[in-house]
Formats: sequence, C-alpha cells, structure tokens
Amino acid sequence: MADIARIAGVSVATVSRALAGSPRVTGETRERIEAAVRDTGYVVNRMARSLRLQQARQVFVMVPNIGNPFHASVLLGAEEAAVAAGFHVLIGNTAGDPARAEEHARQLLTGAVDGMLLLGGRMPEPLKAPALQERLVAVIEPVAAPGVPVVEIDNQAGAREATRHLIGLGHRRIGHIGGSPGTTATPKRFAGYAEALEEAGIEPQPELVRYGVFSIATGAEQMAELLELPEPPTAMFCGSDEIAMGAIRTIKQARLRVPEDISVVGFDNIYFAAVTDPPLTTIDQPARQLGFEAMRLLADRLAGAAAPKRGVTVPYRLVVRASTAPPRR
Amino acid sequence: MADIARIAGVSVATVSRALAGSPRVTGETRERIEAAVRDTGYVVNRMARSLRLQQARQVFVMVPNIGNPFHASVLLGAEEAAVAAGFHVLIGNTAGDPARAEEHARQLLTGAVDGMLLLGGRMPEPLKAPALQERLVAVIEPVAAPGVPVVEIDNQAGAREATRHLIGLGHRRIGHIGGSPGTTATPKRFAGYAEALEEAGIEPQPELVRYGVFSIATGAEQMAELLELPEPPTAMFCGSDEIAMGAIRTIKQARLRVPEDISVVGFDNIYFAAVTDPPLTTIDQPARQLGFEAMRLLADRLAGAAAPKRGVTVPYRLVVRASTAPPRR
DNA sequence: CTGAAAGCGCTAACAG
DNA sequence: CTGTTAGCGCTTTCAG
Repeated sequence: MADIARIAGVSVATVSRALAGSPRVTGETRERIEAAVRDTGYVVNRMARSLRLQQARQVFVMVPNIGNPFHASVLLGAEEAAVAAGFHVLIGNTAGDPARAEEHARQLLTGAVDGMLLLGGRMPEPLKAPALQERLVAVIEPVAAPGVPVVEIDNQAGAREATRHLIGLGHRRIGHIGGSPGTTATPKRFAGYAEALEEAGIEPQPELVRYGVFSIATGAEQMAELLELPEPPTAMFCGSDEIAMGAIRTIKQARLRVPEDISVVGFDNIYFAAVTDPPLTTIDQPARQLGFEAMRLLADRLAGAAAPKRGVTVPYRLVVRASTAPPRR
Repeated sequence: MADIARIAGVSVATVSRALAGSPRVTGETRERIEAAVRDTGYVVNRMARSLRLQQARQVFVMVPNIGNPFHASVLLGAEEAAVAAGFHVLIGNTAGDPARAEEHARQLLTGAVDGMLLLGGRMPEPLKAPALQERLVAVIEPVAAPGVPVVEIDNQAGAREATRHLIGLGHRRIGHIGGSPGTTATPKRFAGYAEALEEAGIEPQPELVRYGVFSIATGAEQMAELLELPEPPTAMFCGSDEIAMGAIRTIKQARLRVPEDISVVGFDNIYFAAVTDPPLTTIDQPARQLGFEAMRLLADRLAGAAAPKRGVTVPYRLVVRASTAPPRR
C-alpha cells in the first residue's frame, strides 16, 4: 500500500480511504490511486485488514463429510446465501474427527472467520463459550448448546408420512433400517415410524427395526438379516436414501423384486435417488434450502443484536416414485 | 497474549516462545504459562501470527462443484495429505463462476493461504502472475499455465481400454457420449475411443458420438437421440458415470435391457457406480489418490525450492461389473 | 480533502 | 533463560 501511495503521490491513509470507497477522496486523486492499483496488480492484505478491523467478512461451514451428496447440497445453498450477504465462505471437513473439528473451530476463536455453520450435530469443545454462541447456527441436526439455533425439517413428521404412505398402500409388516443412533434424526425418524404404525393399529415388531450408519453398506447388511427372518417385511422405511439403495441391492440379489415383493422408501431425496432402479420413493429434505436459510440466519445474527434467536423449520415433501406399491397378494 | 504473560508473570516474548515449543524456556516457566492458557481458554490469533510470519500454514482447494461426488473424493484425499504435511485445508466452491474463482484466488494473493490446489481446469486470472505459479498445483485437469504441474490419469489410455473392453466382447457398433467439450478430458477420452476403434479396424460413425456436460441429464437426453437412429449402437462408452447412469435410464425406459440389448461403460467409478442396476462397468479414476498426490506435491513445492516441477500421472483401472456383455445375436 | 501516527496480536532479533 | 522492542499491512483518529 505504501508503494501505491508513493506512485500516486499521496499517503497510505488516502489510499486506504480510496480503496474503501470513502467519499472524502477527490475524484482526481482517486483516479491516480486506482490507476496505480491496476498497474501494480496490488490487492489489499486480508489478514492485515482483518487484524485491524477485528472482523473478517468470512464465514465457515463445518461439514462432517463432504463426500455425502446431501451435505454437498446444503453447502451449495449456504454459499448462495453467504454471497448474497457479502460473506466469503470457507469449508472445513471434519471426517467425523473431533480433533479436526476443534482445529477448525479455532478459526472462529482466532478471528479468521466471523461465524460458523455447524453441520452434523457435533459441537466442538472450544465453541462452547457462551459468548461465541451468537456466532453459530446449526443445520440439519441441532447441537448440544442452548444458544445455537438450528435449521432443520420435522424429522418425526416426515418419517410418519413416509410410513403412512406404506400403510396406505396396504402394508402391515413394515421394517425400518435407521442410521447412526447417535444422531438426533435417527430416534426422531424411528418415532415417526412407530407413531404411524400405532395410529394404524399395527403392533410394532422389534425384530423388524435395525440400525447402523447412513451408508449403502448398512442398508445392504441389515436388509440381508431382515430377509432371513421367518416372515420378512413386505415394505421398508429406510433412514436415508443410501440405506435404501443398499437395501434394494440386497433385495435384488435375493432374486426378489422392488416394489412387487418389497416396497422401499428412503429419506433425503439425494440427486441419485431419481435414477436408482426403480426410482426411489423418498422424503425430500430440501438440502439447498436448509443451507440457504441457515446461512441467512447466521448472517442476520452477525449483522445485529436484533437478530432472531430461534431456529427455522423447513417443510419436507413426500416424493412418490416407483419403489413402492401395494403388497403382493 | 499480554494477559497470559501477566498471569504467568513473564513477558509476551516468553509466552510466544513457550507456545511455539521453543527449547529455550524452563520447564517450570512453561508450566505456569500453559496453566494460564488453560485457565483463560486463550488461543493464538492466527491472523496476527500469519501477518507477522508472512505465511499461513493453510492451503486452499478450489472446486468447481462440491456437489460432484467425484470432486468430493478428491478433496478427501487432498485433506489427508495436507493434514500429514501440517497444513490446514480451506475449500472454496466456484459453482463454475469465474468471478467467484477470482474472489477465492485473492486468498492466495493476500497471504491468507500459502498455496492452492486447482480442481476443474480453470485458471483464475489473478493467479497468472509467474511468481504465484510455484504455489499452485492442478488436479484432474491441467490448467492453462505452463508452470503449474498437474496430477491426473492418462485419460486417453483409459478411454482406449474401456472401448477395447467393449470390442473384446464382440461389439462393433459402439457409441460415445462425452462430457463438456471445454474440458481437456473430453477430447482425450474421445481420442482413446477413436483409437481403439481404429486399431480394431472399425469404421468410426460420427452419428454415434454426442456431447453435453458431465451429468445424468446429458446421458439421458443424448441416449434418447441415439436410440432413434435407424441402427442404434449395441454398446456405449460414456464420458462419466453420471452420463452412463442417464443413458441406462433412457435405455430401460425404452424397454431395452442393459447389458443384454446395450452394454454401457462409464468413467470415474464414483461411489454410486457399484449400486446402479446393473452395477456399472467403468474406468476407476482413483479420486482420493489423485487428491492425495496433488496435495503432497503442493506441500513439497511450498516447502522447498528443490521441489518437483513436473506433474504426476496416477494409474487408472478398468472395473468390470455387470453393465457390459457380448452383443445379442 | 489529506497526512501523521497509533495500534490490532504476534514473532524474532538483540540485549542482558 | 528471559525481556525489550521493532515491525508485519492495514484503518482511523486527530490535526492541519
């Protein structure tokens, strides 16, 4: 900046003001400065500026696994909102490792970013200080901190609707493969499933309910066990589309057909759900919108004290495709 | 840090040294300092440190689309290598927008990150300064800058092998749906396809070759046109797994079967390629390894002048699953 | 309208 | 082994 000042024949203070768009700089002076900037290819040093300003105009999104296409969509929505609010977005992958999450969390403590979006329900230890909580928003899963709002769908209602759809088709023997029991979504989805069964007067069968993680492998493995039951289910409500895809694979390998022999419902409606064979009936969780709303909420909170403290519930939607049908006989 | 110094009864210099693990601090003094750090929850200000050190120990990965599962895997590998080299990873999504890419590029100019991994073959304008090129590495696609090494597979050889596989099965009428013509991978894959045809003495049929982008939609649309040909192909070599998935969907909708009526080969071997129906025969592009090697190369370059200037070619692998078979009659 | 100078939090050279 | 101090690049108050 000193160079620019010298070239333009002014002081660094004037350069700084010109670059910040201050109205207190003459048109002619400003032009000389801008010309110098162009000629030298100068860019302001973000770190020095942030150090001085004590704010970064950057936000951070902490993701447990970028490989998850559902998370990726959330990110896309979050970015859109951040750009709209004039924030730069940085993404950090934790790979489920708390140490990595804490490492990332430091970006906030240190002032490198102004706020954080927490994806995946994990609350890094260093972020628990009450003063920091107004710089945080959780998406999809709430985090264990009272002051952090969450943007999510009503998981229980979604699961209930998915199960009702199966019941409406005439199924009575309905299985469930849930994801990680450690998440809050998993018990909520189970609750919705159980609720739908109960309101239809169907006796819950504990042996039809399994858990694992949100993966194709879990779906495949758990489904294999269900098929070995003396009386296998005629329909499955799966805790995620990946689980559903694994379940479908196992069902086909057993030479049974979807949906003729067994109907399958997923959850999330990821990009690939439309091209499975058969295309998957699922609960659409509007990932992009979730990310967008969450980032907007974060930007609002960072902007002013008058910011909303409460979370947002975004609507889900049952998408009926071809993986569900009335039971066989 | 001044606070810590006061509490521990030492100077800031000593605190700084203790935190940096300098051997020139007494055990007892160090303990007092560490206790103070623990008590106050103090963390060093990354920006101030970077400003002083003129380096950030951070690297940036520029991704055109995080929603792409293939890119996501590259990221995972890159992170692994970065963590091993003691770098912090920041990810930036460009959504294919050059303006966003330039915005991100500024992170390097400004010193917020020490180096950048460029995914997707785009070279942001501000990065073209020769001095910066030693801080850059491209992955998957080369960028238009001589000094920037690229880590990739041999796309042409991979495409040749995929096509040979089809020819070996007995196919002679083989179509190709390529991705974005703007990428360097697309013409290379076409070249490999053409080469395999030629060495088998098969006359190339221009009407069997189509282009679009790397998406399910492109695969579906272009395949629909190919099926309307008087004599449709008996096998397809697709420029990506997503394209292959789209093509398979169209084939099935036309009441034809894969692979009995038409064989399909993809490219990339994404996570979902194993669970399509039928599971996809494809060229495995080791995404994770590509990311890992690229980041390692970048770390090496940032570490010393003696760093390698040349790129790396990582081996691909033909994965034969169930979407290919000999032609019908 | 512009300039001088202080200071954001840190590290490292230099002194002791 | 520890302290003092200059300075990284920027913004902004206070003078002029």
